[in-house]
Amino acid sequence: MRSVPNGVRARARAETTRAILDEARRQLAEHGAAALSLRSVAREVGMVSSAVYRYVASRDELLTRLIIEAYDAVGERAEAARDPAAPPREQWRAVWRAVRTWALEHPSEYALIYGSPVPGYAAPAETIPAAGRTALVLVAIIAEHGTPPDDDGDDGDADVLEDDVLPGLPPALAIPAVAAWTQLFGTVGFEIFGQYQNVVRDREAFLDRVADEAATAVGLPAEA
Amino acid sequence: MRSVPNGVRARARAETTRAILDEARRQLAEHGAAALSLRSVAREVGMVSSAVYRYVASRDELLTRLIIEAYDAVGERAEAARDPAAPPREQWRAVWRAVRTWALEHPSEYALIYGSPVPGYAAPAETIPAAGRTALVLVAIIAEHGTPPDDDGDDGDADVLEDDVLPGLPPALAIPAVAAWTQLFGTVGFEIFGQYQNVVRDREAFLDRVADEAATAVGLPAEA
DNA sequence: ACACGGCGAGAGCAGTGCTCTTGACTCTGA
DNA sequence: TCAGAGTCAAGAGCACTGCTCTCGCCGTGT
Repeated sequence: MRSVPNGVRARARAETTRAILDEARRQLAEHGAAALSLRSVAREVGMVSSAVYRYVASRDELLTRLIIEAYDAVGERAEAARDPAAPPREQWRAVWRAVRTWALEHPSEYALIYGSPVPGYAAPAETIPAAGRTALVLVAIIAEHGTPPDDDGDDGDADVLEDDVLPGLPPALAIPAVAAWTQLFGTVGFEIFGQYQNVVRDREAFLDRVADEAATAVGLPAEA
Repeated sequence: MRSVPNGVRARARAETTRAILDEARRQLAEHGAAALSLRSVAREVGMVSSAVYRYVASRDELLTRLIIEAYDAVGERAEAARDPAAPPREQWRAVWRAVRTWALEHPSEYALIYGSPVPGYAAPAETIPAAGRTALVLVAIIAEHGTPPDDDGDDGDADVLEDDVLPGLPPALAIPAVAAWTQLFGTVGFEIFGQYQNVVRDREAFLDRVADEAATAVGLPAEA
């Protein structure tokens, strides 16, 4: 039996990798994505730059890992914020607020995932599932409590979205759902990126209003 | 009389400046903002890197100029797309589509102004007016044709937005207007930044739906 | 006619991502 | 037990970046 043999190596490797990622995230938070430098990460972790390449293939791969971690972090927050026992609109608002709070706490990471893609860098496919996590929380609320509007649309809606997204959602709510998801990140993004300077004063209140408007659009019942 | 004297220098200067900006925009479009390099701009324009510093103070200032030009470009498109004689919702939709079209044609420039701010770079104040240009087109349509909803809100709205933004808009429409403006760029941004991959198939149709929803929210009369 | 000032060129500094080679260290299988 | 395989940190080096400073050229305004 190979008591620890390979294990000790694997463990050391995992720890070093963790240290690199942590330091990278620290620098990302402090100086932004563009200023993230493999060399300075290496310096801070206490090794020479070339050694880092044993753990992460390239700067881009490092970014990819940070992106996935960030998606997961928002998603987790969103999931945690939702109390399935609470009234629908309260769940809804809690999730919107949670996303905003996370974004304010981690603006650089938010920019990394919802801002312009780092140029010359195409987000690889493995980020897609992580990206959907937050959206699924919204969809879950809608699926459970949303009721489609009375006025039937013009039925052209069927081809607008991809098939099989938004499982368990009434078709008439699919487009409003995607619109609401967009609105959430659009609003938070505008705040984070400074577009609301000289425009919106009370951003939290504003987000609540927008969330409420969106809640109506996806057919959540009015507040008690 | 100083026939051409100062004029000839000034002209040469203006031409060189133009050439630098044009080449910079070309490289921005081709490789993205982060890959924009003063040295390579200089190389392409045919001078040495240090010389371009006579025309632009820094890479950041170059970016600032490109940002302002980009804001103006979308704004101009939006203004041109609006036919004040057309039915309100048609005007509205035309503006939304125009913004989307411009964004699809100039994704890098769109990313520059509506994506994450280039890290380590704070957009200076002089970009703010240019940024508002597109918004004003939307506001104009709302101001002329929007009617506030019947259900009076809870009046807390007064403090949410800054004073004096959105001139000539009924207070009850102010928040929906900002929300609509946000929704427009949120939706276009999500498309440009690839967030709709595997989600939205027909993006133009989707934008139309969202625009229509937003039009209702800001009280534009229903289509004839 | 002349001094000033704008201009382009070049060298140079400090930093970057990334590659390749070298030497040491550790774990493993016979 | 011990040689060989595999892994690792380190260093040098390449090509690139933003930016500064100094040097001469030459048009310009007085």
